Amino acid sequence: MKSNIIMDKTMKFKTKEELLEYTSNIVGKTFEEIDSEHLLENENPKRQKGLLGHVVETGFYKYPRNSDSRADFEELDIELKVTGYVKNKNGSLRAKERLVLSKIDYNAIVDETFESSHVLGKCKNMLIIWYEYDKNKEAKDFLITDYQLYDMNKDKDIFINDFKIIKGKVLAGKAHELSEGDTSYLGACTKARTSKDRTTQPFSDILSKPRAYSLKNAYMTGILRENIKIPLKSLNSSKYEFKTVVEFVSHKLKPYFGKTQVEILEDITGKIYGEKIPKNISKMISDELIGKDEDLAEKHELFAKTNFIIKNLPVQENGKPRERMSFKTISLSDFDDDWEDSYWKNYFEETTLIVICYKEVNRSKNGYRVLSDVKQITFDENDLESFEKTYNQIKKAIEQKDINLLPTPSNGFKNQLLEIAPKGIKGDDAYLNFFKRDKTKVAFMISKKLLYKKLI
DNA sequence: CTCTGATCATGT
DNA sequence: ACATGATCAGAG
Repeated sequence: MKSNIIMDKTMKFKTKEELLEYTSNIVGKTFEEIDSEHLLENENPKRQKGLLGHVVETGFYKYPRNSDSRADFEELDIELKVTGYVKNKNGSLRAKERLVLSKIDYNAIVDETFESSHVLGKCKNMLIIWYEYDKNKEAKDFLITDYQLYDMNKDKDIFINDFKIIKGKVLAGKAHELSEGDTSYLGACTKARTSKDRTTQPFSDILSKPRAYSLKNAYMTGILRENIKIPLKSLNSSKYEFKTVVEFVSHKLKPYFGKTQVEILEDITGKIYGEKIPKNISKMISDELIGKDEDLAEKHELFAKTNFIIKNLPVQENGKPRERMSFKTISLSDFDDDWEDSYWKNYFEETTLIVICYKEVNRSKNGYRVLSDVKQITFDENDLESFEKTYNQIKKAIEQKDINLLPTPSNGFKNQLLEIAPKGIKGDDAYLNFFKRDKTKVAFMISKKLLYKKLI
């Protein structure tokens, strides 16, 4: 009987339609229901990576476990990917993780193009099976709810650009400086058995972390939402006019370089501002010229599928930042997870900061600084290691209920890059409020030192 | 001067 | 009433 079930791959699906027709039956099932090979029965607490994919392969498609480099549905040139999503508090959906593709071969990439890269070629067409991840459930009870045929050519222009950025760093002997935030959709994420693994690169003797191509978490969230219900607002002919957010932002700001904040705001609004300068004048300008953060997804498809934030920064004449840069407030529950699984790790790893710089003229104050630059900031491994220390220190302070352990600027550790700072209202004792009642009156900030290093 | 906790202006 | 992005302003 069993030999009838395990058929030759080439016999299984002749067309995409057949494959999709068969795949539609997986919706509504849990992994336990399809696990005919009983791969999940002795599940370790720390599940083997890719196990759920194997369950679908063997249990649902009845293929022998595939470890060779051929595509899963070879005759159709389609790769099977099983991946999870989570429901946000507000009910919206978000991809749980980035989707890891094949390993980047630093020595080979320098002779490849996006088109010729066979590792990427294998993944250009994917059948993505989505399940709802729930940290309170065992893996066998996760429910498969959707599937989609995905074609990387859909966003080919962006991928080509991302590929060039990654290749460019390797060509420059900077593979060790790769960061997931360098690119828009196609990330270079770390991939190794241990964080100590290192590999060679062709144009430098510096050993580099092994990395793999990935579809970034934010991008996966974008295509998930696209698939499940909300088609992204269809975009006009300008769809690929810009390939990175920096290009887009610079273009929008172009007419205003060299002007002061007040001049720009008056130009936009037609109002005249006297002595009274709004404290958030830079944000008012970027909201108006580029868009409010929450509206950006509709302005350009790039924004729907990337993690970026628009930031404004006063810069001194010598190029040093005048201020630290703040992020949103933190709450006690942000520190429930270990760093590796935490919101903040993913945030700093994948986010690109778009920094609009206003330069001081004769130490000019807010309102009279001049639009001078648009920069991009991403965080590398060293930064993240330091951020992890800050995170763990806060976690420890919370667990031990000892406010004196908080790594505040005045009580931090040496060379701390990620700081915390109060963000209260009049009369608040912010650190205490955060600690005692989780009143979210404390925010992350990155140090001026790190900012300066990144801006050069 | 820089640093760091405090506070503001806006939008929802 | 509060979260956010950002700047303010006193201490050192």
